[in-house]
Amino acid sequence: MDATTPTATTELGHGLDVVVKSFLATVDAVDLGLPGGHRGYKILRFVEGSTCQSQIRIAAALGVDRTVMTYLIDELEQAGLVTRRPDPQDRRARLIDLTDAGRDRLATARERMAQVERHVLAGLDEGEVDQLRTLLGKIVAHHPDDGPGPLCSISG
Amino acid sequence: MDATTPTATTELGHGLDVVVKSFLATVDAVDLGLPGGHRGYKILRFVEGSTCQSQIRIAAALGVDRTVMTYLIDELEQAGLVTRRPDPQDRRARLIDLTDAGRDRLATARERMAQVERHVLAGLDEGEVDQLRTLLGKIVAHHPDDGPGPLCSISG
DNA sequence: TACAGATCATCTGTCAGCCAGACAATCTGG
DNA sequence: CCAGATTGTCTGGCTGACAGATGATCTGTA
Repeated sequence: MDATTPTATTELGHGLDVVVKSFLATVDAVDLGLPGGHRGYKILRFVEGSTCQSQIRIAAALGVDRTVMTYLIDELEQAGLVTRRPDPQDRRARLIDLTDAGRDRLATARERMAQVERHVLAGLDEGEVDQLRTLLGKIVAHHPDDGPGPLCSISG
Repeated sequence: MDATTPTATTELGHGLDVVVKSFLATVDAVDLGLPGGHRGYKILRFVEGSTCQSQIRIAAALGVDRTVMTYLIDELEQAGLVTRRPDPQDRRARLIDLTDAGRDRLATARERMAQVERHVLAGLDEGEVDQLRTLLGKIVAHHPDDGPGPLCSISG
């Protein structure tokens, strides 16, 4: 690494491109065992973190179209990983919740995702991986779209 | 940032997702003024770095299909930013070179891309940006696909 | 109550983008 | 000279995403 011109070494776009390509390729080489691929994983992960979300809030948080969300949830529901139930407070909306099977599959998928991370970041030592994670965390925290989902007491 | 569970703070996938979404959205909000959007930029950037490349080598380096490369180069050529000429050593192949106009447009596009970077990384201070760049550089260097293009003496 | 407008999930239609396959021209090895 | 491989190009089919319409429901107003 040339210390004289540190800024010229790697353009952000190029770095992201390489990392993301490697990441996605590794993900569907590993096969998470979830419908919808990495988007199914993201949905399960989001629903686990903040329960009782309507489809449109998940869609907004994940940046996917609401019409796409419909059939993504369809697949997850058909696989028995999530449930749809009408929101008692707003019967237009459907509350999405993880089933026990969904929690299990998410756990194994998360393990495989950790393997993917190790593969993609094989060029970094452990301290550098933590560095990267911290930096990404700061960027994420600085972005507004990262709405922390409001929890709901599972009363119904 | 919870120091007790540093690994749980940010999954690589989620961090990449947020950063890439922000990056792409900002890129086409800024409009680089290049045909093909960010892929056009990548092509120009690659051709600048290693001249006299055939389309298939560019396609392989950038990870796009060769049939897609055809019309991407079409647009760049039609805009007068690159030239196609038959390789004297292998007349099947077309050597892609930057025109002077292409060099100019690449320069301005690179400036705008730097603006995009500053916007995406607004949550980081300067030292952290350098950190991130270094880490990405290491990951890129660790990946084989990053073939440094062989230069050719522009004799013809 | 009645009504208008907005919202959530869904369905349909349309449209762009991508890849497999075919093809002509060319190179390489026998 | 011929067979097979390679480069760039073209075509057809397929997938995926978004726009718009629709039904059910909520909110606000009178």
